[in-house]
Amino acid sequence: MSGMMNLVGSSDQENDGWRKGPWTPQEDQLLTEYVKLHGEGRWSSVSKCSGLKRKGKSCRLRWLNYLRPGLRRGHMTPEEENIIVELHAFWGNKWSTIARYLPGRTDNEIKNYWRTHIKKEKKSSKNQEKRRIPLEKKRDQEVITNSVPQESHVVIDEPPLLMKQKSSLTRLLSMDFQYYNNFPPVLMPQENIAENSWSDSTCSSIFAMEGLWDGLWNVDE
DNA sequence: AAGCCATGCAACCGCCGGTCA
DNA sequence: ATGACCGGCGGTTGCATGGCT
Repeated sequence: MSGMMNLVGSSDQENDGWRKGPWTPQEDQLLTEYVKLHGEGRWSSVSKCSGLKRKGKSCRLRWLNYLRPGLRRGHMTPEEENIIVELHAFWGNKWSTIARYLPGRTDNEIKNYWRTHIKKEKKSSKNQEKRRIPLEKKRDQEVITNSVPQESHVVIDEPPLLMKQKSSLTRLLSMDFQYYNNFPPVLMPQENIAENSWSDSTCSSIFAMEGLWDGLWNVDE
């Protein structure tokens, strides 16, 4: 903690010749020009080529979280919040993975949002949740029963946690979440789940969401 | 008006995995 | 095979700001 104190503060703060703390508009401009010329990556050479006295990591973070084109700034929409809640229920704190489903949002932003907004809400509505859970469980059970045919390759001795995860994603794909108009085709939630633990129908459900995502981003902020 | 407190967010750190010489 | 380097990721910190007393 005390270590952090001497890092941030004055924007002129330096450490071994490296600048730390808030970025100035001039630094932003230098970084932007560097990326325009050299593209993303090779962050370690930014300081050499651009004259920035920032470490590569710092440059990368600044670019990805703030300067990169196409970033969506401002409040999360209720739709985005719901997506975050559902994906977090599935992946946990895999912020970068979750961010891939929210174009224009960064993992840092989502992480911050989760900690400040959603976690707080969950805490405050804990009592309400307790009463809601039995209903959710029942609905989840119904969705699983309906969407995963008996003859598919479902792992039989599935651990309870996995069942919970599958339930969450299945619900995400269900019509409860009509704003999932276009499920990004890039990523499949295979990281936590054995390849053959998903039924063919579930996988095709996911890919069936392709081509509809645009609708979400037209939602007014 | 001033002080305190809670909240939001930008930015840093350490760890880890991938790549390459 | 291995060590150095780099980038990605999640966790954490502290500043800025706004609301409350």
